[in-house]
Amino acid sequence: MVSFESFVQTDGAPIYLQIIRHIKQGIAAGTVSDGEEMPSRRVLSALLGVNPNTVQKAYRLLEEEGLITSHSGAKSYLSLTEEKVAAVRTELMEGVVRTLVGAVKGMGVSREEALSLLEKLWDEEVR
Amino acid sequence: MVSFESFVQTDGAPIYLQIIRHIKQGIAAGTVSDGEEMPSRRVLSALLGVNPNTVQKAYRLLEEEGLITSHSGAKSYLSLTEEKVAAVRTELMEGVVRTLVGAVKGMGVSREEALSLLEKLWDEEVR
DNA sequence: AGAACTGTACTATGCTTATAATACAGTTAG
DNA sequence: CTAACTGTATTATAAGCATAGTACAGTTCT
Repeated sequence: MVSFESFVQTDGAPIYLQIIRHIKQGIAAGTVSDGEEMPSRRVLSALLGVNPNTVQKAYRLLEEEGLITSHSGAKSYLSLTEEKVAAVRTELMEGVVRTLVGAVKGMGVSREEALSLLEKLWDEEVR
Repeated sequence: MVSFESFVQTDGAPIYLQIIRHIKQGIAAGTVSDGEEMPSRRVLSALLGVNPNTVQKAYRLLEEEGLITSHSGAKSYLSLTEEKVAAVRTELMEGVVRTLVGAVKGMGVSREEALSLLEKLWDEEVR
């Protein structure tokens, strides 16, 4: 069963996008695998404290991307291949790089400053 | 005059927050300084192709933060001190690094991998 | 003084996000 | 079989974001 234990909703992004990203991160990390069972819409909405429609929106988009399969009445499962996993990993990595590079280009940040701050915040930012 | 030449609106964030971040990045980078003149609401909205009300919202929040001063009828100016600049710099850096750390942790990247990834991306993309 | 700018305020409309409350049909476990 | 789950769909409400248009008073410059 795909876990949402480490899910944190501190982001400014829409909830349904955070849910999608969380699942994609699990895919990229290899902590979830093909054929694994997804939490039902109702169960996950209760777990996260959000509306079932919000979870449904995330699941619908994930199905449109071909990452999960859903059939009316039955449970939903992850549908992964090596190609899909690689694509997800690339997508997430590119997002990280774009964010980082865009930010440091905007402000004058030294390489050492970035590295030391990364070390400092690494242990504070878990959950 | 504060420049918006390098402003790009590719972010998923609200426009008024992107405007605020752009100005804060200029402050952190030292490319803008205390007393410098801000573009008028109407001029900047035309330049960015957004609504004047959107720029006004960004400017109002910046004034509430004490980073600019506005008086009815007159132009707006940056109001900076060393303390404010340092605070802006810290705020931006923490946001960036928290995003980076959160992302790579979700993807199952270790602390050492994250540090080496940052070093690698830095050398490839910034230099 | 007058024209052209400035900040500021207000109303109205539309879209996206998120919630709430249902409803119905298919699947599955006891 | 039946009850409890599942996915899916619908309608309604509310907030935030962005737009459009208008208005008014203060300032700046010639």
